[in-house]
Amino acid sequence: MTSPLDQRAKIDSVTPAPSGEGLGDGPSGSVASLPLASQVASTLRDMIIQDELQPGMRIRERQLSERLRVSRTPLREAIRILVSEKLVESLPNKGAIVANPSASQVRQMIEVLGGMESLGGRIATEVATDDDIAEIRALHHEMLAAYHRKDKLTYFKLNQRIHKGIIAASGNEILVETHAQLNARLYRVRYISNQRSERWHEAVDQHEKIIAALETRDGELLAKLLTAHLGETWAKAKEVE
Amino acid sequence: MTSPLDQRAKIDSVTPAPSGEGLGDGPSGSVASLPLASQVASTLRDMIIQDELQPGMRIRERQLSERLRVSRTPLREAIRILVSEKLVESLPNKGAIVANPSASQVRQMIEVLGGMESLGGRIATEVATDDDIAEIRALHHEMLAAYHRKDKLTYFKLNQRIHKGIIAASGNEILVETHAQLNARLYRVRYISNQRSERWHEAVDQHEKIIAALETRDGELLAKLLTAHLGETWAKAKEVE
DNA sequence: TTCGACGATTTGGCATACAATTTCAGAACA
DNA sequence: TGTTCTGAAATTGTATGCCAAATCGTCGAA
Repeated sequence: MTSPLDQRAKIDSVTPAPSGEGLGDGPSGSVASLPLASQVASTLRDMIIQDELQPGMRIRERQLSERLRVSRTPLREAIRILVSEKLVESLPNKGAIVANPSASQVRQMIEVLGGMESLGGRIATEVATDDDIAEIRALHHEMLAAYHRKDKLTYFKLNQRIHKGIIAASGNEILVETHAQLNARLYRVRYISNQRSERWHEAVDQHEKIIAALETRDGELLAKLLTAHLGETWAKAKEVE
Repeated sequence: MTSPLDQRAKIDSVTPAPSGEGLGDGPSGSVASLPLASQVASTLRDMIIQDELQPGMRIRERQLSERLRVSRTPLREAIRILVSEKLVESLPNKGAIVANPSASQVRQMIEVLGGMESLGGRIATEVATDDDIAEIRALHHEMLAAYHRKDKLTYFKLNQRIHKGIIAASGNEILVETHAQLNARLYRVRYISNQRSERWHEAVDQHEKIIAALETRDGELLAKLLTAHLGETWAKAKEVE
């Protein structure tokens, strides 16, 4: 079945074959001079989120490297990065597959995320500036706007930014990092839940209370609310299963 | 300490070069078939802990790869792994240096670690089996033994195992992972603090109370105690600065 | 018809070759 | 004496080749 034509690889010195896929290189030219491996890692993350690489799917190095017009070396380094981020799983001698967290793992991730947000929130009530809080309140109102317009995508992104904002207001960079990484692992699940679930109002109500607690700087209450709120996230995720 | 004799790589088909430094490959033959990159990563972690690679120090790929008798490819992959674990920092086109967290970052890490332990402890009081708790109690007594013998190293390791045990008793694997990773970033600092600091008794007292709270399954109290305990860790770390 | 052994093919793991970039010593000059 | 330029050496980044292990289809035997 092997056509004698296809001469295996044969990627000449310079023959990008004008069309094709290539790396993003799109809107953000800022990454231009970063190591290729990092760029590839970003591309892969996007591909995972956009379901071009689906959970459980095997990552074929040669195939993918040709598609992205990179050699296998930077692609492999990129894969290592995603493996450490747990977005990809590596099976020794069998290659890598896109991570496919079990329902139980998702629940656990949400539990941990809830703990982190509680912690961040509690600290934030102590150290956040009034401006920090005002900014979060503003984002909340933007989110309400999206809610009333039934603009799910904008709603989702603003939701994310609010939570990130609360964590950031704690001033603890390590917490921000750790939270972000765990959140990335859940991004796809949450995105899908958000698209499908109809339960918007609970989340909106909760947000209202959360921000109020932040404004009155009631740390205990905020921590409790955030934990409960993440419980809601879990309910939405389960519903979609 | 590299013998000038060794003739440039020259790793023929099969010639592991019996002596020299090489990878561990020592006691645990279990890692034998893991990808080389992972093995190298473990070796590097050990080297960092043992100060063979000191914080701020630049990692020279060729030099190190010759010393470890591996080619640059798996070494580079190993470095990527440590970068994602934040044990190593990567500067584009300038290589990698061993991470050297600032005092402020250490404080933040401890704060987050405290949050995780509180969370884990609280959950553990709800879901841990009596056997789990008994095992932790047993470790505590082993630690007391080391304390009275003034065996700092054993004390330290048991201390770590106890905390890990509490987290593990929560049954949340994600929390275990996340905690372990953050703990790894602090390992060296804590190790040194432990070696130098004379404040043993506070920690021992606190442990006693912590385990009591676990046994009575008082989640709130346990969470508070664990947070306070980590505060102690910070005090020790600062003292050493 | 089903099961299992076998071999061709593919895939990942590692080494190495080549290119791009940075670093640093030392010369030329103010 | 101090500063800037220059280029060679060293270092990191990327591509490619080779090998061993895993996969998958085929064929033969029960």
